[in-house]
Formats: sequence, structure tokens, C-alpha cells
Amino acid sequence: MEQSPRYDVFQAVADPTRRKLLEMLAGKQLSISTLSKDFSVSRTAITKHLRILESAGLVQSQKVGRERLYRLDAKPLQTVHHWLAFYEHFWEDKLSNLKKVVEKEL
Amino acid sequence: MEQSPRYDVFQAVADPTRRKLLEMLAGKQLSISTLSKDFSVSRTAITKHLRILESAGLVQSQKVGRERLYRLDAKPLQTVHHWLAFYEHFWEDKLSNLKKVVEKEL
DNA sequence: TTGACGTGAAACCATTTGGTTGTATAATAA
DNA sequence: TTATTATACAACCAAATGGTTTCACGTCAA
Repeated sequence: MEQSPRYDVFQAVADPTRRKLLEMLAGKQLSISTLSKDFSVSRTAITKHLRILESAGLVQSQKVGRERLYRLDAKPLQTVHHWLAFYEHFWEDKLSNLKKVVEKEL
Repeated sequence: MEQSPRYDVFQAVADPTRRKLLEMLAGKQLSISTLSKDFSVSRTAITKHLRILESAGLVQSQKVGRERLYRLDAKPLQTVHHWLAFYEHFWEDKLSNLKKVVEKEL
């Protein structure tokens, strides 16, 4: 859980807690404490998850007074989107195959 | 690396080796040995990765003679696709915001 | 100025992860 | 029949991961 290595977006997004954090940050800026309230794990654990998300570029933060506010940056998710695009026709093929079968039945 | 627990598709896809395996299996069925040739890690390691992919439903296998052939099943990737759809307008917003800025400049 | 609040940082810890080597066994080619 | 090939399985290992507790420190409200 060390923060020095740049986290891969795929890896960052692999954890359910981190996905939930991204969801909470969709639209609004929230502080660590506020975010933590929705989880059963400690504030420290949430801080670590946020650092991982930040090192993957999925969130950005700024210190305001005594709090640190985090906000979503969805751009790195485009990488996942592009990666997925390649596989899209593989699951669509299944559908078109099914379509053919159904058409043959009629 | 135990295989009993069902692997999450997000987790399955988080590893670069496993993503490469999926790519190799796009379109064609390949045996473990054949797949292994393209990696620097051992065949055993590849077998374990394939088991993880299988438990996530991303590949299916069948034993043919003395080999085990694996093939891609992209369906579980739809889960990732749906998940991503929610964030799509967050990176699109950036573009439309940029567009607004550019328009104002003109 | 004094607590309470929000965070940062360090030290630890158990489990999971990704990898290895070695042995056993069924299928195939000579 | 005898190697050789392709796996399977078990045991083991170091490092990464997700988590904790404790303590220190700046900020803000009374």
C-alpha cells in the first residue's frame, strides 16, 4: 500500500472501496472525514485509498483550511474505455449469433 | 492466488499478464503451453492466471487430448462497460467545458 | 487560550498475490 | 515399449495489499 509507485488505473479501480469513493466524488468535492463516514474501515485506510486513486490520476486534492478536499478526475478512465472497445465486438458477436439462431427459428 | 473464491472481473483484469492473455485469446483457442511461450514467467504461473480468468468467467477451457484449450468469453466485460458508462459524461464534460472556453475566446 | 477537529505520518500486522521448484500422471510420437 | 509432451498439483516464498493503532500538529470555534 505504499504510495511512491504510480498506480495503474486498472489496479486502482480493482478495489470496491476505491470504486465507491469515485462514485461518492462524482459531482461534488468531499473531505476525507466526510468520505470516511460511509465506510466501516478507518479514516486512515480511506486516506490510503485516496492516495492510490490520486497516484492513478483519478482524483485530485487540495488542502482547504484544516481539511483536504478531493474531487473526481475521470479522464484516466478513458484508458479503460479504449481497452474495452477492442473486446466490445466479442460480446456483440454473441448477440448477433443469437440473433441469427432466433431468425432461423422463425 | 488460491482459486476457490470467485474472482471479480475488475480484479481479474487488473493484472497486465492477464490482460495480455485475454488479448491473445481474442479470436482463437490456445493451449497453456502455447500461451506461456509469450511470457517470461513460468507455465505454472500462466496456469494460475488462467484459472483466475476462468473463475471470473472471462475464459472457458476444455481438455482436448493432453492439452487444455482456452478461449475468450468477453461477456463479463460488459459489467465493466456498464460501470464505465456512469463516468463517461464526467470526462465528456471536460471536453464541453473546454469547448465553451474556446468558443468564448473567438 | 483551550479544546475539539481534521489530517499526516510512523510502525505494525495478517492475508493475498504473483511467482517458483519439484513430483506425478495421462496422452502421443518414435 | 519408451521417450517426450502437456498438464496437474503440492509446497513454499517474498513482496504487495488492505488494514490497524498511536502520536504529533496545524486550524478553528468558544
